[in-house]
Amino acid sequence: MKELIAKYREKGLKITPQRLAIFKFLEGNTSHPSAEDIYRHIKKTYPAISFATIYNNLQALKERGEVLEITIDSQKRHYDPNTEPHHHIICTKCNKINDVFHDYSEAVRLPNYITEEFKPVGNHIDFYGICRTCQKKGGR
Amino acid sequence: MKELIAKYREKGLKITPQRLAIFKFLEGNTSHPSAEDIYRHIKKTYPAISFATIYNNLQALKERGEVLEITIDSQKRHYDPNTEPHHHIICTKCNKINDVFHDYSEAVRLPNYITEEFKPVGNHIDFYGICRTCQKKGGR
DNA sequence: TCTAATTTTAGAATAGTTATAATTTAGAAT
DNA sequence: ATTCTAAATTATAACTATTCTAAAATTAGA
Ligand SMILES: [Mn+2]
Ligand SMILES: [Mn+2]
Ligand SMILES: [Zn+2]
Ligand SMILES: [Zn+2]
Repeated sequence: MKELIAKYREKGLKITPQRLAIFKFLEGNTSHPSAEDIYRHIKKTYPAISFATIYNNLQALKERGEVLEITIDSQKRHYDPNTEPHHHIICTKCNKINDVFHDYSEAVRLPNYITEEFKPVGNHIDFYGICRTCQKKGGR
Repeated sequence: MKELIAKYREKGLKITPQRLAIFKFLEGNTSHPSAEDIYRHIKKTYPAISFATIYNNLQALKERGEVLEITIDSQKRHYDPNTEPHHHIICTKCNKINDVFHDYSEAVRLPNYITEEFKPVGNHIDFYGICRTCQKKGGR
């Protein structure tokens, strides 16, 4: 908490109550929330919060490498405060996104005809699956 | 051409000139166009074409498994008439999307803690890189 | 040729996101 | 503690991509 404040002060951000609430919500969060998910959560404590504040802060965090945009859902963007390289699995029924911590960098070597054309800079795997909960529901 | 018409008739679609133009544009297309890309192309031949027609037809094609939505660009959806499993590499400078034809299915086995929670149904790898053209431009 | 069902179209509606400008606030300087 | 200014928040407008609606036009089969 004290560290959270210090951390973001060092990054040149003024600490406001709304902002701090957003930081706290994201800290260690593995739910891959959308802007709206964040908005709804902060609204409980700060009912006057504006959507713009959510987007402004996500922007500030992105610029400072504290949050990553996930492009896995074509409807809306999701955000991930875990900036360590990792992958995701999304439930094709309920769209729940879970982390996949496994290093596939050796396994996914690009074929030569691609490296002749592109200088590789990274990769991300989207796995698709059906989560436990949805398996049960669908099983009927 | 004759086959194209027969193919879609069999799938229960009436053949209109606009529709046929869209099918022809997509046939074998590897550019991963957005709805707007398609619209702009068809507009050259059918200036009165509506955006709704583009989306209607993409919908019809999706339902019939003739086109896939690609979720790699958070701004807009892209479409791929190649429904064979394959992956993509996107240029982080100009957003060009190229195909990566390589079977990684053995290489990207999910860890157990995931398969205990999800029944896997597929995967897709987004590679990131810098294309030749952008390498030259950036080199200055 | 006639007709019913489908498709196209213009335009309105909606959802997600970004921009604008007035007001408020954080935190540094006094 | 008070003052000051840059930065942050807010309401709201604007914008972009996509979906919906309902009327008009077209297709394909009888
Ligand atoms: Mn994650
Ligand atoms: Mn492709
Ligand atoms: Zn699920
Ligand atoms: Zn490029």
